[in-house]
Amino acid sequence: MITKKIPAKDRRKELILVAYSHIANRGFEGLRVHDVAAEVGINNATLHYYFPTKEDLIKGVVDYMIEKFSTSYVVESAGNDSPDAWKEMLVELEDARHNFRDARDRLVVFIELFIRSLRDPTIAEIFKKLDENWRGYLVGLIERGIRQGVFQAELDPEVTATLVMLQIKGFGFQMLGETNLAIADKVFDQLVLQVKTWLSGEFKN
Amino acid sequence: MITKKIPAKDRRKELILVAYSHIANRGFEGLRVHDVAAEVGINNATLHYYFPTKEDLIKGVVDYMIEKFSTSYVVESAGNDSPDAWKEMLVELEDARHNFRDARDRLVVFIELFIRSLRDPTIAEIFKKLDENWRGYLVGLIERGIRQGVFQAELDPEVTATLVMLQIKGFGFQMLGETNLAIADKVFDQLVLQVKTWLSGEFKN
Amino acid sequence: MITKKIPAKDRRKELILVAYSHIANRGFEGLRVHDVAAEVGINNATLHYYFPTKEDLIKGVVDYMIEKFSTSYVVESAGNDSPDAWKEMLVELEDARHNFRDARDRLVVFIELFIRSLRDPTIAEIFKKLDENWRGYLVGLIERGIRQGVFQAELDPEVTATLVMLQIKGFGFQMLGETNLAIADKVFDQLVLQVKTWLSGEFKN
Amino acid sequence: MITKKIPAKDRRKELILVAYSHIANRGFEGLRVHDVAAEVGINNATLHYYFPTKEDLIKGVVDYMIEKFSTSYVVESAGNDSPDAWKEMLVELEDARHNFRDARDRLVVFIELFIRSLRDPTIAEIFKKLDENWRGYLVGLIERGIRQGVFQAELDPEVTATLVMLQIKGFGFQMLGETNLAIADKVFDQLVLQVKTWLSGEFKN
DNA sequence: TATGAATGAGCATTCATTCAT
DNA sequence: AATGAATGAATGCTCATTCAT
Repeated sequence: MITKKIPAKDRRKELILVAYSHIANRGFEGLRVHDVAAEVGINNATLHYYFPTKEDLIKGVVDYMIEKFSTSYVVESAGNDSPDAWKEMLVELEDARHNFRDARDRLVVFIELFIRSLRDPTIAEIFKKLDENWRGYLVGLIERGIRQGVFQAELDPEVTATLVMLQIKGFGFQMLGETNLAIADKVFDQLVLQVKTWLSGEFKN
Repeated sequence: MITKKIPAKDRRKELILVAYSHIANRGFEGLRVHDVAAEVGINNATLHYYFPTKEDLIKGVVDYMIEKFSTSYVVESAGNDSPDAWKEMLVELEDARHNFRDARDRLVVFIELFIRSLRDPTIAEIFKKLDENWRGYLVGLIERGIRQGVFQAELDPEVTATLVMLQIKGFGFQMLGETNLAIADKVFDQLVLQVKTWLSGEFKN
Repeated sequence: MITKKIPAKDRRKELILVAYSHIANRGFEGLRVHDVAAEVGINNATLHYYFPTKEDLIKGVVDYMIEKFSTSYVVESAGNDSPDAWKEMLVELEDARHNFRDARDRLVVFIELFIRSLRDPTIAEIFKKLDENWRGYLVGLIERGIRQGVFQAELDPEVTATLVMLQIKGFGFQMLGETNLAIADKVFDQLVLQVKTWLSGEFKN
Repeated sequence: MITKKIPAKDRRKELILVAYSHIANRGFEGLRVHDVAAEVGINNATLHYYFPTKEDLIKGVVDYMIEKFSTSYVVESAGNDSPDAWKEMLVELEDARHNFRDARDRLVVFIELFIRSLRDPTIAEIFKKLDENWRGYLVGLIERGIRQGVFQAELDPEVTATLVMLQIKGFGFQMLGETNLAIADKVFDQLVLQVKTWLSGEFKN
């Protein structure tokens, strides 16, 4: 029973995707190289040809996640020279809403990796960079908004950016455990309103 | 080499505390009954005398955490008939700040357990109850605030309570990965201000 | 929770009886001193007060079985000076029929012990004696029958006795696995007839 | 230290044979996967590669025994259309005699498995079928003998077949514990004579 | 590339036995 | 007599990893 030869790059990607879904559904605790290989349809020894160690496979998953997260906002901000800062912030926020709706797996794997980063310096480094990039982007956005006059001048960009990030993370974390999903949209609408009020300095509009 | 006999209740507690710290430092992935027993200074068979299975030990840790979380706010709200709702909310928020400062372990174990609850119905049930209790308490607090006139009348208590919880969780989650700890206090101060503004309906005071 | 003090002899007997039933129902494979103690209602450490080792408990069971087997035919043959040898043989055979009907457990434990005797010289010795006693009794019975003229003279008492034993054992062994129990009585009736024919030398009566 | 690679089928057979001999010499009580692996010269993890659980290994032994028992008489009866029924029965009986002489192990394992079948429905089912096949074969043989006039017409084939089986089993059981092996042949000769008398209805010839 | 077979180190769990009280 | 607590030595089983083919 010889499996068809497949370009190495595709096989790697395939393995990463399956490992990713296994982490999402069973956690790191439940990640087995044998099971990943089996689901892809190859021998577990063959998996080791692509990823010499389990740790390498996990690193593959981390890279895949980073790429996924990065592309989203980098792309969006790419073509924009100086559009309305609030509109862009709104896109950022709404992105989080959809992120949660469409990709529960992404959230779960993110938390799993995050927890792991507390003990694994390699992953910690990556997460730190990811956070710095995100914060950097938000700081730029907030500063632009202040210059444009759509955000109030008194804001500390660094702190405010962190506050925004915190709320997006908190929303994901809170909603992951929420059984009453009907409340999600109401909460998110409120959250958007709250951020807008805070950033604009105008109460209720 | 027989270890000194110790009252069963103390041994159980001792084992739970060590297991708790192991989960905090190594995650569920790294939890080994043998290591827990060794650190307590007993044979691993003796651990099984107290906790027939590893799962039972974990359940012990869960119960311990629940107790820890529950007591804090239940006690505080106990004697209060109708004090200032904002002051009480402030206590709630500040509690989170200190919680984070003093008990990083508690936060880590909480997230570990939370992730596990996504796959383990028993833990999920407990977490659901914990969240419901917390939300119930906050809803009561917000309603009281509205009656007292310190919170604006338009608030949806349920949604607002969820928003408060979300922010506390988000803060913990964000700060756990934060290397620049100096920012933590600034962020938290802003967060308190933001919540106050939102609840009171008065902008900046 | 202090168990009432009970005369040592009764406790021992109690423990032996429970161990006996456990062997009958779960085999030697499934015999656990802890379970035996629990069923009697004492601590497993207390069991070791009565039987220092598991092997001692098993020896207790063996002695109990021997006593049980011995008493049956010894008692019956006790008062008989020279009754009809065939009638006595019939009693012996019918005893086996009832033995099987009433005491499936006894049969199972007997086989378990027998298998064990193949590896345990102590038990082997006991079983050998048991068989020798039984054969001795049957040899005496057959010789008496020959003298009385109810059995044919050509019989070799030793061989014939062995043949009778073999059939009783075979019956138990065969019927233990028999799901169609209705056949048991028919088979036994035939067996009795066959033995009678053989011993008496008269065909069909 | 890697053991030479061997075709999977051979390894399986090798493992079954060693497990078989361990059951014969130490009983189920003394069967250890580690010891079986060691005797074959492989790591105990490799054994689990072939037999995922200990129970699977035991099932392998059962299948092996069944095959061994089945082939013997099935083959013999295969080519026979209508030979002398008594001669065939004699072959059956003599087979048992040699079975005992040559394969004490087979007898011991058979009894071990039989005892186990009393608690294990899977094995019970197999033993039931084995017995039914054997009885079915004997019933056919006896009916043929009656038609041929070599067996007396009054025989109930079902009951008689059971009686024959019972005697073969009883012989094995009795002789297994017999220390005076000299008696075995005499007993078996008598047993054959007795069966012949019974089947033919003619006394002594 | 791909696989079947093999391994070592580890893991939770079991169980007869011991011992201070 | 009786017990709770403790232990050592297994025991079946898992899993990432290796290697000859």
